[in-house]
Order: sequence, then C-alpha cells, then structure tokens
Amino acid sequence: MNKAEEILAKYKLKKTNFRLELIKLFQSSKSSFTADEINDKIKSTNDKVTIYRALSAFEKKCLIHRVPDKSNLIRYALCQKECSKIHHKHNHAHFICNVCAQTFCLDNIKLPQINDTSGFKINKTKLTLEGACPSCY
Amino acid sequence: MNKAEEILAKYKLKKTNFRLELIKLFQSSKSSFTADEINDKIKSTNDKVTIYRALSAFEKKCLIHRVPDKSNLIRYALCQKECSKIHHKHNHAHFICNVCAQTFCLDNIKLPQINDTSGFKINKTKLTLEGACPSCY
DNA sequence: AACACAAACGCAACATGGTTGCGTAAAAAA
DNA sequence: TTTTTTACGCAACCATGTTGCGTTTGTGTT
Ligand SMILES: [Mn+2]
Ligand SMILES: [Mn+2]
Ligand SMILES: [Zn+2]
Ligand SMILES: [Zn+2]
Repeated sequence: MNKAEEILAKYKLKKTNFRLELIKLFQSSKSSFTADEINDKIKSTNDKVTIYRALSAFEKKCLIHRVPDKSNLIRYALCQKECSKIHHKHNHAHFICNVCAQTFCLDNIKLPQINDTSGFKINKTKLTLEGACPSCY
Repeated sequence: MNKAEEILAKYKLKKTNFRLELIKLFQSSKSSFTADEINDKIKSTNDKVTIYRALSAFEKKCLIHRVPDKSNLIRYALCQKECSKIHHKHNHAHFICNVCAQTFCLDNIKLPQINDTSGFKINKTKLTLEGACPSCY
C-alpha cells in the first residue's frame, strides 16, 4: 500500500487534490465505490465528469477494477498485487450485500474450474455471491 | 413447452397479439432478449413501454428470468420447469458470448458450493462464463 | 523564474436505457 | 350488451454515463 503521491507519480498521473483523495478513499476501504458514492465522500470536486474520467484513468493503469453492482451501476474496487501496471488479472469472487448494497472482493475464494462440454469456448469465469455482509449479518 | 395461448390463460394474462408473439419469440430460441432486440423482431407493437411492461409481467409470473448481459442491459430468457408459478428457482450458470453479445443459460453446469469463512452470509450464487458461443467459436 | 506543453478540470449539452402518468382501447367477466 | 379490468400508446420524465470544448493547472524544460 503505497502513498497516494507515489502512486500518481509512478503511473505518470498528474497530482491533483481530487486524485489524491480518490486514491486514499479506495485505500481506506475493503469495499467499493460508485461515482455517486465518491461524489458524496470527496469534497475537492463536485463534477461527475471529473470523477468518471479519473476512474477511467485509474482503471486503465490497473489501480482499480470494476466489480459487480446490485443495481448494475459502474462500481470500482482497488486492484490487488496480481495486476501488473499494464494488465488486470483477477481471479477472485465478489460478494454483493443485499442489505447495504455494497460489493466486496473475496480474495480467499477460488474460482471454480469449469469444463463446458456443449461447445462453448470459455475465456473467463465470474463468480458472484449474494447475501448479507459481516456488518449487515 | 405449452402453446402461447394456454400460457396466457393459465397465468391470467390477457391475450394480445404482442404477448402471443413475445411468448413464441422466447420459446423459439435457446438464448435471450433485450427490449431492443424484441422491438426489432416483433411487429405487433413499436412502443418500448409496452415491451417493458410485458416483460415485467412475464417475469412476475415466472415465465422469464433476467440473465446477465455483456453491457449491463436488462435481458431475459425463458424460465425452466424448476420455477413454479409463484417463485423463481434457478440453479444454472450463464454464458455471455463476447462476439455476438448473446447470453445463454447453461443448464448442464452446476453451481459450485461455496462456504465462505469470513463472515459473509451467502444466499445466492451466480456463475457467469464468458467467451465464444458455439455459433461464434 | 519564465515558458511551453500536455494533462486534468468544469461546464453544458447530449446519449441511452428504462420508468411513470394518464387517457384510450380492447379483452374478459358479468 | 354492459361493466370491469387489463393492456396499450403517447408524452414526459429520470438516472447514469459520455462527449466536446474552452480554461486551468501541473510538470518538465529552458
Ligand atoms: Mn475484485
Ligand atoms: Mn438462466
Ligand atoms: Zn452489507
Ligand atoms: Zn456468440
């Protein structure tokens, strides 16, 4: 977990107050954020375009990755070490809490190995669990 | 696979040309449909509101169920026999083709049994595979 | 320190997908 | 045939996310 400033420098992203706050926000939480949730929590911008564009930039640099969302919103969580600077590589499951509507990465759950026999060529496997998270259970 | 007219009668849904066509459309295909795809394929209405409301009605009656979509659109497929008239009950995986963007129900693939240890209460498991479908492979 | 350039911001306008309200039409029930 | 209820069709709306563009601000160079 590097300092926010180092990360921006390392990825050749300009250091702005908003981006510093955004990195710190992601680092502060085990869960994930939508653009709207970010807007609520961060004061240094109030413009959704700025938020969306920063999220896209961070995603491209493999700082964050998209996670499933209860309402099909775009939602991001911090990437883990598996991801290089260039390529995302995720092999964990996700959990959607139906009470608080948060999404969590479940790093401890391995994805099942599926061998389909019916002529589908499988390139990716996504496993999403739903229920109640520890805080809501 | 009952006749469309019987189904509408059985579920106390009024028999209209559009709904008959809609049921037949779902029965004709192993895959799934978005509102837009339905609008392209069915002539008896041209109003998206009619389509969305029919889909909601059919979903409530457990005739169809939502399936994941490559672009997070609302997409439906026919329910199988497991679903009663009142309750959906699905335990199959889904496959998203990244070439044709279609979604298929994979009835032959069983969902993995997940026992999470980290305090999450799991109520539902969703397994989505991605790749190329038989036609696109 | 001044300059130059590219990257990020902020505002407005737009796009898409889906929903709501309401008057009208038309099945189905009486 | 009359009444009742459901479905339709149009318009208006809403929510989420995107695009264009002029301005500002970091950052690296002189
Ligand atoms: Mn994740
Ligand atoms: Mn299915
Ligand atoms: Zn929760
Ligand atoms: Zn395909």
